[in-house]
Parts: sequence; structure tokens; C-alpha cells
Amino acid sequence: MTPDTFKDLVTLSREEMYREFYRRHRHRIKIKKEHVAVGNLMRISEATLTLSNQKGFSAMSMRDLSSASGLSIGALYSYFSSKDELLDMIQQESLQLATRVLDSSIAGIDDPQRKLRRAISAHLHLSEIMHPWFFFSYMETKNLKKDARRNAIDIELRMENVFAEIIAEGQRSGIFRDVCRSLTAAMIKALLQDWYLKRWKHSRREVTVESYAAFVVEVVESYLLTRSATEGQET
Amino acid sequence: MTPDTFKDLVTLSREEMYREFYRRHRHRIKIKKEHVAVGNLMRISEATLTLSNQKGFSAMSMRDLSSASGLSIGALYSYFSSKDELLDMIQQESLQLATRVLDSSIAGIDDPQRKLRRAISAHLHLSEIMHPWFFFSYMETKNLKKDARRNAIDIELRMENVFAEIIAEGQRSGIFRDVCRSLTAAMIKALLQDWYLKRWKHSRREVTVESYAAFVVEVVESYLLTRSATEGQET
DNA sequence: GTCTATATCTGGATAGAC
DNA sequence: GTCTATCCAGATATAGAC
Repeated sequence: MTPDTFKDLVTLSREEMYREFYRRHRHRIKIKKEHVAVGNLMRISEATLTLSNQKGFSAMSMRDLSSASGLSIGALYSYFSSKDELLDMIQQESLQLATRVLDSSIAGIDDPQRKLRRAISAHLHLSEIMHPWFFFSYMETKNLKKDARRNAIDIELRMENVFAEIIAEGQRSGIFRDVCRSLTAAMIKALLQDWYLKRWKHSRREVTVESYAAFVVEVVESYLLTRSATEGQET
Repeated sequence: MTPDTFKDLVTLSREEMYREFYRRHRHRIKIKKEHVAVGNLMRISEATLTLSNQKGFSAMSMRDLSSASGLSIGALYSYFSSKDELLDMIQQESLQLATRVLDSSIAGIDDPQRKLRRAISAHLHLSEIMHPWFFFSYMETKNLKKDARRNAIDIELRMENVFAEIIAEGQRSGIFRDVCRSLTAAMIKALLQDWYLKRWKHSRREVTVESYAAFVVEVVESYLLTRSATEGQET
């Protein structure tokens, strides 16, 4: 998957994405004209992400959000009924989108090694495009209310499990060594998360998504591939 | 380094540690009787860490802190002059302690491979004992004021650089392959951080510090060691 | 649908008694 | 050194005009 085709896959939806967002949360939103609601949801979400990622969601006041989004405080409350609900909506949306895109990115691939590479690359590219969402989701999870937090953790574990499953397939077909699947999957997740959590560091060093993806694949494969497979791999 | 000797190395200081803490920040603290100040600083810090790590520092109110620490609000302000200063004090303390312990843990070791293993193990054990401090430090960095944040980032990079240096030494002496040092060091850091950021996950899976350390070493070495060194390594 | 104005409450911080 | 009482800025949330 080249970055461009991937970017197309996701960006064509930016307009669409907020329409989906609106539809999924229609029941809590007072505004009924779709095109109005979608446009404002966009402004609200983007302002929330920017402000929260700078100083944290709970330190962002409604006044801040009002002036950054261009809507009055009163208007904001037509889109959610409390600040906590806003947190919830954004969190849910980002998790849903991530799982949906990832699942579809590996659908129909059989070869475990290709599948693993694809999953890594897709996750990195997605987090690149959706950077503010991923960062927000990670940092604010612990500030969610109990139920929502449990849900977020569930989804995170399910995503990690996608990697564990791929590794299991590779082990069954004999191309991956017999290492601990859950630790290896956790390691991959940690490396993927580091990309969006420490983006300033990587971009200061002029590391691109592609080169980072290549690096992660190299590390993971040097650990996972059986010796014979490794030798078959090399230049 | 066994866990016990390491634990001893650090825990003998819990009392001591807060005395150091007090001395380093004496200039901003109004209370002059050392034994009083040290005891209260302990209560204040521990309550702050617990509350902040649950719901975030900015969501913790002084009233929360007052009842959790057992000191009145008025008394709290004898130990710091603003909530931000409290954040600062704890952040600084945890960074200082971490660098100090890490530096000393690898001092005097020459062999790069042993040095690398030792640095990894020391970091993991330290973050295990000081878990709340590490978690706090990571999560609240972005909420610091500009100067303090820059300082925190500096220290983080310097710690990462310790790993890069070790790798460089290993490359010079020919036992490590010629891979990108900064990416590899960043990877190690990410894996070390994952240990304290996702501790609930690892402990639910009954992964111990030792087994996690062994895993990280295995992954890193399988990537870093030259083929001949690897074969020399194996069973 | 959106705004302005405002009610109500919570937060950080201080003053002064003990 | 510590506590209680209190100040007041700034927070969330609502009401009602447009």
C-alpha cells in the first residue's frame, strides 16, 4: 500500500466522516439540518482536539472552545449536553474509525507475513492522517467515566489481538518462530503508538512514516522469522 | 542485577528520598522543621500521584488533595505557592531521580552488550518501584509551562541518548550491526515506557518485570547482534 | 439555529485565629 | 505550623431574545 492510495482511501471521507459522526450521534444532537450540523461538528471536533492535545481536555474551558470553534457557548450545547458527553463522542468516534479502517485493510490477505506488514503500515498511515484523534484518544482514556473507559480498553485489546492472531497464523504455517504471541503483539502496539505519541521527536529527526514503517517491520521480522526464512529474506 | 538487590538500592531511600526532595526545594517551602516537612511532603506527593494518575492533575482539586493528604488547604500552601508549582516539583523530582539512578547503574561497565542489558533492566526495575512517578511524569509533561516542558523533553532525549551511545560503542567494537542508532534507541525507550504506561495489561497477563526485561533484551539483541554473535549466543 | 446575558457553582488562593 | 472561613475569578450550564 503506497501512502497516496491509503491517504485517498481515508481523506475522501473527511466530509463524509463527519456526516457519519453526525448520524451516529444524531439522537443526542438537537440540530436537525444535516449540512449545518455536519459543518459545526467539524469545527467543534477540530477545535477540541487542538486545544485538548495542547493542554488537556479538562483544562480546556467552554470559553476556549467557543472562541476556537467560532460558535457561541449556547450553540455548543446544542451539540452535546455536557462537557463529558463531548469527550465521549470524540473518543468513541476515533476508536470506531480506527478499528473499521484497520479491519478492512487486512481483509482478504492470506499470507501472514504480508498481512503483518500490511497491518503495521495501515496503522501507521492511519495514525498519521488522524494524528490528533489518536493522540487524544490515548491521552484522555483515563479521564473517561468507568463504562466508557472499560469500552476503550476493550477496543485497544481487540486491536492488539489482531496482531496476535496474525502471529498465530504465521506460527502455524511455520514461517514465524514460536515466541510469546501476546508479548510480541504488545511490542508491536507499543511501537505503533510511539509513532503518534512522540511525533515531534520523529519528525524533528526527519523520519517519515514510510521509513518508520520499514523499521518496525525489520525489527519485528528479525525477531519473528525463522532462521531459514530470514536467510531467504536477505538481499 | 537481581530484583532484590535493585529494590534495596532504591527503597532504602523512601524516607531518604523525601528528605532529598525537601532539601532540593527548601527555598520554596515555608516549613522549617525538617521532620515535619518531610512527613507532609510524603503525604502530599503520594496523594497527588494517586489522584492525578486516576483522573489527571488538572482535574484534581485542592479540596480533593486536602482530604486525600489529610492536610488542610491552608497547610498545603505552606509547601508550594501554587498548584502549578506542585506539578513542577514532582515532575522535576521524578526526572532527577530517574537519571541519577540510571547513570549510576551503568557506570563502570565496559562491555556494550552487558551495558545495554543492564540499562534496560535498571530502567524497568526503577519504573516498577517508582511506577506512579513515571506514569505521572509521562502523562503530565504536556501540561507543564513552556520552560519546564522544554526541560522535561531535554531530559527524556538525554536518557534516550544513553542508549544510542551504548549502541554506538557496540557498533565500533563490531558486535552490533550497523543499524540506525536513533531509531533503535527510540524503540528501546518505547518498549521501556510501555511497561509503566500499560502496567495493568501486563500484570493482568502475569508478566513479571524480569520476564518483560528478558523479552525486551531478546528482541533488541535479535535485531542488533551480528549474525556471528547471534550464533555464538544461541543455546 | 444561534446569540447574549445570566444563574449557579466550583476552583484556587489568602487572611487571621489558634 | 495548621486550621477555618472566606474571597472572587472563572467554570459549566441555561433561558430567552432574535
